[in-house]
Amino acid sequence: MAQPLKVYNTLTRQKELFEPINPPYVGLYVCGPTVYNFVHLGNVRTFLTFDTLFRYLTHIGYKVRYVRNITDVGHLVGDGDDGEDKIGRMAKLEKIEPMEVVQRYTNDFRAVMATFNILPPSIEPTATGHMVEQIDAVRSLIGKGLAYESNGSVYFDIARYNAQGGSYGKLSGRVLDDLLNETRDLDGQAEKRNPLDFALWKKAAPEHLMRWPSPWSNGFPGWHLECTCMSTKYLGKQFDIHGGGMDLKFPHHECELAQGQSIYGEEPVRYWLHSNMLTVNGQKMSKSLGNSFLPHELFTGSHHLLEQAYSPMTVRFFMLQSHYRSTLDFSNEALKAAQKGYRRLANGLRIIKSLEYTPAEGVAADEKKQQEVRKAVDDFYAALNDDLNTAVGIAQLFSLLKYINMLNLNQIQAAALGEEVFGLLKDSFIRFTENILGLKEEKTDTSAVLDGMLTLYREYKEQKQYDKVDQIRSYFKAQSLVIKDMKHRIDWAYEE
RNA sequence: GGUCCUGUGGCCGAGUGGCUAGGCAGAGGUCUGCAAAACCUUUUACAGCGGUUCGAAUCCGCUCGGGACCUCCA
Repeated sequence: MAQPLKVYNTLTRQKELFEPINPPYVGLYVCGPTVYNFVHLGNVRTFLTFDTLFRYLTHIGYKVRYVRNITDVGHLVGDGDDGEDKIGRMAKLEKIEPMEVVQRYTNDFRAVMATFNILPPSIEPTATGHMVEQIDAVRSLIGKGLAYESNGSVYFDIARYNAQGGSYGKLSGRVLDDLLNETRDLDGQAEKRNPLDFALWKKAAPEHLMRWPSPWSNGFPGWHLECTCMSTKYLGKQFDIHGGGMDLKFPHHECELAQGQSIYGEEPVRYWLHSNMLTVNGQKMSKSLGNSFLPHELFTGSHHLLEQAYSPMTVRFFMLQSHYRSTLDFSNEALKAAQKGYRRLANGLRIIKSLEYTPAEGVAADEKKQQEVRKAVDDFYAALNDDLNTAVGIAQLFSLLKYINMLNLNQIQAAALGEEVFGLLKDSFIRFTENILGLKEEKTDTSAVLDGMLTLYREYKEQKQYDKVDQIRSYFKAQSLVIKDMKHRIDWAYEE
């Protein structure tokens, strides 16, 4: 591809040139949500990061298959491998079917993603939809001697894995001995040979709602297994990019890597990408800390820490203004600044879409301005190529914006840029903003404007200025709306 | 305790050896019925101390502060 994209690979801890296994195809897997509750803004940041990657890869010509799963079973509450299933617990609390819990929060998740203009993935597989694959994977691991059954549950044998050349801990940078020494005493360790061993299959307790038959017990799969099975099923036993939040690096991704390596005998993922956390007053936003913001609290401004409402695109812009590997602190002041910045860009978008190139006699091309436009465009690509540095990319948009505004106010002539550079400016600004960064115009509710028009209509009518009255009627008519003069009130209606 | 990240101007936030990041806010100007917008100019930086270097916000060391992970987490 034309653009030399570099990404920071957690596995090697350095930026590497991105080279797909089978260009132009790219396989991208991202760990999706566990649908037992509403997604909060911290979750949104991660999906936004990989949405940007998906958009950029597509933009620079790759054919991307983007797989993002829905975890609908197996993710346990609390520490250790013996907690309750998160979804099962919620189902009991609300006295509904687990699958109702799953459906409700999946719907919410998809709606929230759409609100933020986060594109749907190519495939959105669920864990419960891949039970056969997961059971097969467990069988395969037992067959290779890398997993063992204990009291109806099956665990991954880390000691054996390492003895056979694996290096558990290499992704998250952990030393096995340290991990062993620091392991906390958790319940349910008795079944394991080694406290670090993690569950591949769990035998269901009698009160457990979600259960499937397997050769070992009626039970359910371990949390890490689904991602291994679904990523490899749709992307191959080795695929290009695996993404997720930093907090999934250990143990989740470490376990995924070990499983994939064990089952298929090769490094499952070429590039591991991790996005950093969203913080509130310097602390990670998380449900357990009680400092999380739900999207609707933001849109309505109803959260107690917010002074006003903020729109989805404001938040998207806000998040893109930082680099995905840095923590980002969420605050009123920062959001207000983002709101203004986003609106300036949105205005620029409106303007440039309406501008056409017009040649002008006697206006010479201004080489310096042409150079500046070309440089901003080049620098935008350079920024995105440098590990998706959207913050620097946005800075380039503002330098293009300056030219758009000057053109709009006739402070410079389009001819000064020349047709080619004008076209570059227009195409680039629109493509960068809308297609790559996913920032779109937010239409405002115009009903108050209609009410204002009706007020003018009434005044003109009282003044018997019927030409104005007819004019206003024609504006409404053009939108298939009619004005209805009633005895005590004037209102508009849809034309029937 | 272990591993790792981090400290940039009023706020947010890029930048990792020499080159104006950017946005918001502040100041002045151009324009303007008023206002807004836009454009131009501009003020406030690299936690502290020491070292390496011709040169350090950037590399190294120490000190202080903040944070993440160490089987809940995006």
